[in-house]
Amino acid sequence: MIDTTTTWTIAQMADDYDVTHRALRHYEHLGLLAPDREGQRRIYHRRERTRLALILRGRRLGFSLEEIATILDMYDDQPGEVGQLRYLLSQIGDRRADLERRRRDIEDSLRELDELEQRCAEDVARLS
Amino acid sequence: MIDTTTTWTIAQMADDYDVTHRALRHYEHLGLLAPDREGQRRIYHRRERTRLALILRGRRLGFSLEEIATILDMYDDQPGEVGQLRYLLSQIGDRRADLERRRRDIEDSLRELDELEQRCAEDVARLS
DNA sequence: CTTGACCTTGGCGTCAACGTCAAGCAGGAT
DNA sequence: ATCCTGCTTGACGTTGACGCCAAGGTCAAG
Repeated sequence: MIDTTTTWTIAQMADDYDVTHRALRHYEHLGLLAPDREGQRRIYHRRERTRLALILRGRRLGFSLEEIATILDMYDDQPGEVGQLRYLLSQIGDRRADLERRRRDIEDSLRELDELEQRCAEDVARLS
Repeated sequence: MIDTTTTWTIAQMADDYDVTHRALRHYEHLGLLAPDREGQRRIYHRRERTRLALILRGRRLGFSLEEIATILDMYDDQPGEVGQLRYLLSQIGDRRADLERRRRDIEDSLRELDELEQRCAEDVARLS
């Protein structure tokens, strides 16, 4: 069952995901996160955590926060209209192409790394 | 056979790789490229082209130019000393771990994209 | 009531990765 | 001779993604 009751403070979020609270506020400022308020204090629900996880993965993959914003929008509330759905499908296609290109880049890099390692290991063997 | 004679101007490089000459000079300033000179003019050889390709791939993958510099160093002139070789091997390990993490991130993203697309396609089918 | 921990909103600072002039050289075409 | 094209070296500007205070609110513990 999905937990919809637990909430977190900014400090817990920062701690759990290893980001600064400054970063969290920055993401909020850009509209990537929208925590509730309890008086003045931010309170983060489940939704914000999954969004933050997406943000951080996007960052690791080298997306800009602006790109990440459009990605988050894609996952947000599904549109009920066919035109919007078609648009979303095309966006998905774009994203997929992008990711697949990156994957190719990574696999090429890994292959080259393998070669280098092998040459390197041979040299070590020869010299010792 | 490998071409070692052809050379290129900064404009040709910029054109071939779709970067500005400003970027090329920037990479040179950071030591990522080191074209020869013919009088004042920069002339780029084969080596610079492969390096530039590596730089751009690194950028697509979200590496900083500083990280890219260390990657390029790895591929540069193999060290002849065992200590250096061991160090290089450890660096290779680090890089590989990094790349593999990115690959996992990408594959996760692609899977989620697939799910979203499927839900989306079902909605379109239902509505039309 | 004060202290301390934790939070808030500004707002300036910084670093990377270039962009964007400005001013000038060098060599071929008119 | 001058013009144009393509290059050169500065050097200041910009954008993104925060870092880093300052100044103050809130609330439980002592």
